[in-house]
Amino acid sequence: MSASPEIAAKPRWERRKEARPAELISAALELFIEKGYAGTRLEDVAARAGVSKGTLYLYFENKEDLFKAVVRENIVARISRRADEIMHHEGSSAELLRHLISSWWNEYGSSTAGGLGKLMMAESGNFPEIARFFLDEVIEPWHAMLAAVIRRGADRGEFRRVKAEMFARVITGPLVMLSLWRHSFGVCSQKPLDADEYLATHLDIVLSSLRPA
Amino acid sequence: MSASPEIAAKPRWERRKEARPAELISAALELFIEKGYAGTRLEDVAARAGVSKGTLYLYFENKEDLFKAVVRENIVARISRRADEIMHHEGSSAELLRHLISSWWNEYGSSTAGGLGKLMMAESGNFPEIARFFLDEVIEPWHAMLAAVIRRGADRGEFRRVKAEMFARVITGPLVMLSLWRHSFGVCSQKPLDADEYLATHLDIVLSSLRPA
Amino acid sequence: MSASPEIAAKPRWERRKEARPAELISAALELFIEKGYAGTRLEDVAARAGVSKGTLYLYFENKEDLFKAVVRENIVARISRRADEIMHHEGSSAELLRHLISSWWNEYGSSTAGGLGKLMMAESGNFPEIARFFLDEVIEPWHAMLAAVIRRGADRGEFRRVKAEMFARVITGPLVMLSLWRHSFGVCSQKPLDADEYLATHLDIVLSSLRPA
Amino acid sequence: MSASPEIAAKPRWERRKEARPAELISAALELFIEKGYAGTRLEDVAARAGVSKGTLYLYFENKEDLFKAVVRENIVARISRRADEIMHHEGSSAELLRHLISSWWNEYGSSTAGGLGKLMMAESGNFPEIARFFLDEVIEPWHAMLAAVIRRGADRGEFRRVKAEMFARVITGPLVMLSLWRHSFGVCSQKPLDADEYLATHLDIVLSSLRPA
DNA sequence: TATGAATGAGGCTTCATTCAT
DNA sequence: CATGAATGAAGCCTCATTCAT
Repeated sequence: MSASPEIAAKPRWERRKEARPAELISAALELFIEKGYAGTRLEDVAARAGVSKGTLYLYFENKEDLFKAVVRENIVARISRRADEIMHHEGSSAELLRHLISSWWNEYGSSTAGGLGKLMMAESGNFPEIARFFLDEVIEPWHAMLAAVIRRGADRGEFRRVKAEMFARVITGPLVMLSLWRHSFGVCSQKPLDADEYLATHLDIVLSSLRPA
Repeated sequence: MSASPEIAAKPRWERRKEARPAELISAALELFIEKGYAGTRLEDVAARAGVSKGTLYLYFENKEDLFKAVVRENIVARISRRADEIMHHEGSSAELLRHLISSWWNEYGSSTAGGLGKLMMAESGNFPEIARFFLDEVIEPWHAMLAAVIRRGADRGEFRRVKAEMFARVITGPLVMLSLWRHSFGVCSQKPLDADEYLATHLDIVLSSLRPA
Repeated sequence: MSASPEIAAKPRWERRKEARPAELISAALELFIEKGYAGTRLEDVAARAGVSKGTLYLYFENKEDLFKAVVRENIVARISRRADEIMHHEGSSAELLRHLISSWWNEYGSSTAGGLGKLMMAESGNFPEIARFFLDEVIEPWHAMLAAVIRRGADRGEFRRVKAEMFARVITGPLVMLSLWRHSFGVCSQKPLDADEYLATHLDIVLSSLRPA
Repeated sequence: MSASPEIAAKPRWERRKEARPAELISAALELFIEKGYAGTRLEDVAARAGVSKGTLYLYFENKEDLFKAVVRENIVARISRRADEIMHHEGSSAELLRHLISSWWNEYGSSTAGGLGKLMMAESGNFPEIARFFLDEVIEPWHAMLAAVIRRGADRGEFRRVKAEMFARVITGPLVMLSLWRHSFGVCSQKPLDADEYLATHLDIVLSSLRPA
């Protein structure tokens, strides 16, 4: 009866079915970031994912549903996962801050998903509920986490005392800027922006400004 | 008639074309910022400007032409004007920086035109030449000016010596962020962001990080 | 300033604007009857009305809206108008019945609008609310009116006493049948159905069956 | 028992094809009646028959083929069978008429297949050949048979002499109407129509109008 | 100039049909 | 035989653009 070992494996064809949504979401993310929601043609999304127009509708109800899936899929568990990590950190707060920023860049800012920020910013007016969701689930938690680290530093005498919440918002600016840049002007700029140096400079500014008097 | 020669550089007819449709450009700017280029309907632009759809075509060849006019009209002479002003400043560099930032906010960031940054960011992929134009005419000059001020401070012993170009880029981040915020998440956020406090915190960070050792 | 007489008349172009909806509804009625709701292409409706696809959307929100307009426009005031007429009739009930049936045919059954019955019958499953509306506004009033005439005849000793409501429903059958026939099998039947003879036979059956014992 | 050769006219394979997909045809009939041809989705037909979409294509070439099968399957041998039965009837013509009508209702009108009339009526414009087929195989024979009975009654002095063909057509109206009603307005009407009473009234009208002077 | 009715290309979406498994 | 994922033609609908007035 041919109880061959490959019986356990799903046929290539079936395996596609599970991979499809991810492929489509990935293709959609890129195009939404590049061209905006309205400027993206579903046919192009499908083509980039290597399927036909109709296939898209096997996995998503419509364009808006796809958009929501793109957003949802790219923010889940990116933040919360880090919360614990932070709270159990043993080293200095400066070290913690450095780690936080560098991992933000490595895991989020530099990846394709980093363009999500651009996407949300551009489409917040057209999709207020989703923007709200992004604000609650991504931005606010990030600000809170950053503020907590800053407060921790002050509590331990490593940093001078500042208004942590506002400070967190301000120092998030360069991070967001860097991420946006790569999906906008960075593409048409001739002298490429060195992200590492940019981040190092940023960290230097932040830490030197936090040095206790 | 023919007043002074350089005023007549453009034919009277052209000048008219630019003067009259100010409301159209203003309406278009708002809608482009809010909904993006593709998401904006010309009928809505016309309606907001209080004219009929056809009238729009008396002043602009097509949608793209209107878009270009919106960008052109909102960046001209906003930057260059400041260059002189800066170079002849007498006071301290810290004072100069403070002035620069606050006037940036007053003249650009807080106004409707401030949304232009959001617009360019969102549409840079769809209009690379325009993005390039914006980069050359607005962003680079701004960076250069900021870097010049920072260098001036170091030269005069007021600031510690830093990589001025990169420093300028980084500290531009929070400014851009503030401007973008007001046209994106700021709309759906419940606790409004206090721009003055935000800018004060930003300036504090910048200046304290620039304090000479 | 050329106060020519034709100034009072609207330009041909403007007059179209008012005629359009009626032309479109008329074209749509024909096609809906012929091909059914789903089988009718809006492009064909537009073409038959002599306009382009997009024009249709200047007057109707979408296909369903057009459908509703078709139904609404073709039943209004066709029934109610007759109610008075009936109630003030002076002659014999047989005469009244004859008049009722013949005017039903002349005003409704034989006209294009007569196909509305076919349309409603075919689409009642897809548009229950509209079917309900048609039932309440057209069918029920018609049955009631017919029953009233039959009762009048019995009251005056002209007819034998029958269950008027049910009798009315039954004798409506051939009328509906005749109307439906013209929009269905009548088209592909070789020997055309003589409506006058059909109706005469029908009236003969009805009256002879109502003769008092 | 009629193991006549013409039964095998179709190859076994074809007979199989007709026997197996009875559920498909049944499901299709219901949906075609309810939603019309164009409004019916093959996926829904398959689902109602409890099979997958692809299976449908094992038995029918395409949607139109399925439609034809539905029509063919639901009219075959319903009529012809009755012809003999009628011609050898022994009783009174009134009795024969009563029998004819009641068996029409029991065997055809009240069953799901009764909706076929609605279907044919609605789609006659889209499928003229099939409508023509239905006309020749169902409607005309029925009219002929009914006319024969009426003529028989007149010949035997039981009925008054009428134009039998036309009379037959007219008295078919209420029958058709009753059948159509159950698949259209009957669904959304609140007071249900009592078929037995309706038919009794109809028969009463017919017979009383046929009474010899 | 200004209007707004009209157009039709193009995008979203559905669904009959195919085909690899 | 049966499945259901995939396809793409075709229909609905939008909106940039034109043009008669």
